[in-house]
Amino acid sequence: METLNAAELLAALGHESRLSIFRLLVEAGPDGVIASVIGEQLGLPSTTLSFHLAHLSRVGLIRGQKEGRFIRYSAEYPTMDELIAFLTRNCCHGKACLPKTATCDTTAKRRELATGAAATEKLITNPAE
Amino acid sequence: METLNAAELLAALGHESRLSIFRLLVEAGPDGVIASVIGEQLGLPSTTLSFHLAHLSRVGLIRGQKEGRFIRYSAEYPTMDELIAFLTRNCCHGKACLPKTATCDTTAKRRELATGAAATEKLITNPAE
DNA sequence: TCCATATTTCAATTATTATTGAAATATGGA
DNA sequence: TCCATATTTCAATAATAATTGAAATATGGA
Repeated sequence: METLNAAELLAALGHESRLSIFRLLVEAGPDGVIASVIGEQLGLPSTTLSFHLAHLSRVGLIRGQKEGRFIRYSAEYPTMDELIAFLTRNCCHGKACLPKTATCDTTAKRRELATGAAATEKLITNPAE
Repeated sequence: METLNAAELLAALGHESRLSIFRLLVEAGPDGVIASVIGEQLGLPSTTLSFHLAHLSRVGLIRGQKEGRFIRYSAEYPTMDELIAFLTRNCCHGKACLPKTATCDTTAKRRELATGAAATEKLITNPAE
């Protein structure tokens, strides 16, 4: 991920309503939440909600899936993972760093949720400098 | 960290110049970088640079330490850690989650850098939910 | 003291983003 | 078909943030 794209994602999350929406969806998990339910939970008028959902969708942090009259939104976890990886990448000259995929990638965890497999994690010390 | 504060941090990072400054400091490590050097590296006029440095300082993502005529800025890693922890907290209902301190806290790594101790990491499966 | 440089503050302008009511669209159910 | 509801689009306004030149401040060195 390059700086411009990351800034776009961070700006999208840098608004209280949108961050609340995103966090709600992150906690909700892959099944997502119907738009109107998000609005009820957060107390946002439909117009404002739609505006922010569109913004988050446009930058790729969430996605909406139509279900009849409803739209079910869910967090785009890979985007979040990449963003966090970007923020911490090559931290402190990359000395002795936990690799970004070990420190911040939540993909493995979600795979485990799906398969029921036990969680495992390796620590890889970066020998480079 | 609460949503409002996190949104403030994310908004601060959600600007290309500020994100570039922050990333430069994250990569530079705890020693930090003199303000004018940041400006040269990123090609920012001093006024604009000062504006963005003040913004990042105000929200607590960086700090400046005076050194004679110069100011040496460095990343506030604990703030970054808390922000990342906030983003991923209780992800997917907290089921089988890697704890946030294991997934995203870079404090341990920096402690290792300082002490020279070998990096170790434990995986703690969340039994709740 | 005087000068050069680092950084900030000020002020004015410009640009961008958020909010919201009203209207439009889409869909399922009666 | 007609209605109720979910969601979006439109349009106007309001609010906030970014940019930058010029001036001010601070500091070390000559």
